[in-house]
Amino acid sequence: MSSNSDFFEQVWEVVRQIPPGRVTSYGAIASFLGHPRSARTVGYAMNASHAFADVPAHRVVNRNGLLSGKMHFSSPTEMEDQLKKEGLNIVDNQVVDFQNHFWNPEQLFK
DNA sequence: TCTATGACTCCGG
DNA sequence: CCCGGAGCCATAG
Repeated sequence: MSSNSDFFEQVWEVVRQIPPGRVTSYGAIASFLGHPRSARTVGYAMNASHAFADVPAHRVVNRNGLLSGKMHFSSPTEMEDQLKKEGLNIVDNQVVDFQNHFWNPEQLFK
């Protein structure tokens, strides 16, 4: 089955593996799937993931740890609240100590 | 079928 | 530091 939306499904599968209290970036996911220039499409996949409760889209931020997708949640503070519940600190819409909480998809193979 | 847009990112100037 | 262009790929009109 080679549907043109396989990329979305691949993205969701990766996002589902992100542990609570951890975050990753759109670019890291895209790169992991073999499309290093398709970070924007990952964001699009996140927008379409709202129908799936098992896809923790709030754990995906941009390369700077900025909550660039917060506006797309049910509430502007939804994303930030979810992350805080998982033990992360958010200041000025950005994950504090982002690099230390960063989860690289490549860890799936370790 | 074509154009515009976007929860991105990299590069230049 | 700020701004614009390019590349990627799926979707809307």
